[in-house]
Amino acid sequence: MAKKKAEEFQKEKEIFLDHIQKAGLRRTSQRDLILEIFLKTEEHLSSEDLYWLVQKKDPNVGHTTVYRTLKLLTEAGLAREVRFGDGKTYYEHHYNHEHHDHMICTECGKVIEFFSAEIEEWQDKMAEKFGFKPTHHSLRMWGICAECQARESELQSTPSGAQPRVRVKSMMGN
Amino acid sequence: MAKKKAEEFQKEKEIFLDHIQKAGLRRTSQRDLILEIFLKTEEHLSSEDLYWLVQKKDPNVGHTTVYRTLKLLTEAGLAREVRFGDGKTYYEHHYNHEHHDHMICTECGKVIEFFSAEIEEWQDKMAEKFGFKPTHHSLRMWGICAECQARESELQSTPSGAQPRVRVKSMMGN
DNA sequence: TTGATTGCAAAGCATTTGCATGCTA
DNA sequence: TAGCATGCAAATGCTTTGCAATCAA
Repeated sequence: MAKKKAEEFQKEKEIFLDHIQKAGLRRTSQRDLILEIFLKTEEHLSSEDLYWLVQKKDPNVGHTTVYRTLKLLTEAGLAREVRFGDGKTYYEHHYNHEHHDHMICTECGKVIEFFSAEIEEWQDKMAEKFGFKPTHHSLRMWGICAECQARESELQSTPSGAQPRVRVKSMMGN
Repeated sequence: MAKKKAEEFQKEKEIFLDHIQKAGLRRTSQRDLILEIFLKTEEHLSSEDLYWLVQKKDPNVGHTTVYRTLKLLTEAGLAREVRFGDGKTYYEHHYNHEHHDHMICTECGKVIEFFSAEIEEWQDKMAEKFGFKPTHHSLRMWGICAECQARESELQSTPSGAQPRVRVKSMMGN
């Protein structure tokens, strides 16, 4: 299991180096570090999230470099941009990760990943109907997750606990 | 037909006035004008689009008021926010307009509205599976529309024509 | 050596807010 | 008259850019 992971990391690192080389770019310690931390972290990361994680290891890395490297990772096919509606761009793993969509709890900010083959099929059918050739898509549902529904149905005894991870400003999110 | 339209406009204006009254707000000439122009325009409008249309009728209306009024229209249920991925917020008619989703051409910027009962059903099923209670959702597909595919298959004789309405910076759009 | 990379500061952009003035109810 | 609305200017928040210094190939 841990071995499997190590192998995967290795593969993703190779992909990154490949991309860098093919694009005539250069390998740097900053890029290595940012990739390393990105790979290790399974959650959805904003540029700033990642920036702070990187800071812990090397306080000399700047915000700008994290932004630029995340774009690079996206180009290389290792990361994917997602927006949940709080104005920030988040990044999730893309390589070897099946496509999926998101449910976002507007109460606690939790993000649920899901996949439905049927929805994908019907999307393709709709596209075909319009002669539209889709390259990618984004499906997001906002609402209340099971836990928050449960919490709300209790008489609100406990003072509201954790902070929302994603503070949803505009419900229709970006 | 024109009559039907006039009646609909009337109804939407009433809804707006109702909302204003119930919220203890005030009717102003600016709000009237902005609503009027919003109703007349069928396309997706950004705050700035609407601002310029309003300017033509009354150069004294400020940007801020347009922003604030669009929020008001949204609250009243007359407008709905949409994002296509160019960083701006667009507004479309909501009252008496069936829910629909969007295909966005990354070539010419055209936006195709579509609706699929099957997709809606499967979404609900997925939500139920996770005990998630959805309030709303957003499904967008990016790709190349039929016209642009056709244009591209011709040898590119004509110099590229119209400007994209939506310039898609990041494909994954907001 | 050469040109890509970095990080700071400054700029961009869409949107929001503070506040004095104006106007509706 | 009370207090909501307006519009300007300034602030905000995320992201990008200019640029001199640094560093990989």
